Amino acid sequence: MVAAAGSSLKKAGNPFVSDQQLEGNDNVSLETRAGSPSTDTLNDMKLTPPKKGKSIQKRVVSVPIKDVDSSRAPPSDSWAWRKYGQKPIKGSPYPRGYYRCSSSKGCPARKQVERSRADPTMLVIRYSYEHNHPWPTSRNKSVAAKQPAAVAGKAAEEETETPTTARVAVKPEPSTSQPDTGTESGSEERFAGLTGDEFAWFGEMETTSLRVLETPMFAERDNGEGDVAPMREEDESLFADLGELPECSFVFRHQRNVGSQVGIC
DNA sequence: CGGTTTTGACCAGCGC
DNA sequence: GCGCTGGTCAAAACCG
Repeated sequence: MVAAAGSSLKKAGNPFVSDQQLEGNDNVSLETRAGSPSTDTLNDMKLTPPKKGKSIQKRVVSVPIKDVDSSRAPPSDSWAWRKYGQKPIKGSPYPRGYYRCSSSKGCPARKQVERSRADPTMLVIRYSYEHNHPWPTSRNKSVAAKQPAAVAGKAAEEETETPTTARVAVKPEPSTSQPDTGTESGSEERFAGLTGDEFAWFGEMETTSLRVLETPMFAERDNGEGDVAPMREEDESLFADLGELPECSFVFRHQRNVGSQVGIC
């Protein structure tokens, strides 16, 4: 169902969902392990944690913390999230925060937020389940406005924080079997159609972090357990710079699109 | 006053 | 069977 969840989620207007994401290696869907529950069925059923090793489909998002702190950050995913738990994770110096969607009562959507062990300047957000209600367009602004930057900033200072004000990049859950399709054209297609005012910020977002996060290297190091893999020093410094200067990556991206333009950061 | 955050307790799956 | 771990619950505190 969550396999279908992805598509319906996409229909709901969540710009964080891409077809590629929906093919993440965690695609052992609820449909597989629980018959073919409809969205309504899932709504009604008591949510139980996915069985270990039988994970439901998840969408993984990486967020530069620096962007979260940015006061001009876009309205994030626009859903309202309510934190319902936090747990220290073995092997990680940072706890993991657990959030559920509060945009609508009974919405099964969940997300987990934790800092990347490989790169503490990045937050790793795992989305699971789909929203069972329309994209809260009318609520977008209020919700975004309701997320005081001070709160996000404070949280970021501590352990994890709700990235509801973060500029977010999406990548599929790392997969060994899934060929890397993080090509230029793929990225372009990924968010094609997100042209409304509602997603204007997202277009910009895609030009910033996404390209970084889509690299196979990043996918590898961002792989929950896999991020223990050592990072080449040169790469580390490279991405550290990108993390510090997200706007630079923006410029370079446009540079590529336009042609021989020279970006100045 | 309603919604959110915090945090300890509880529960279930997994490995040994 | 037991301990470890991750995910969720629920009550209290907090906030606008």
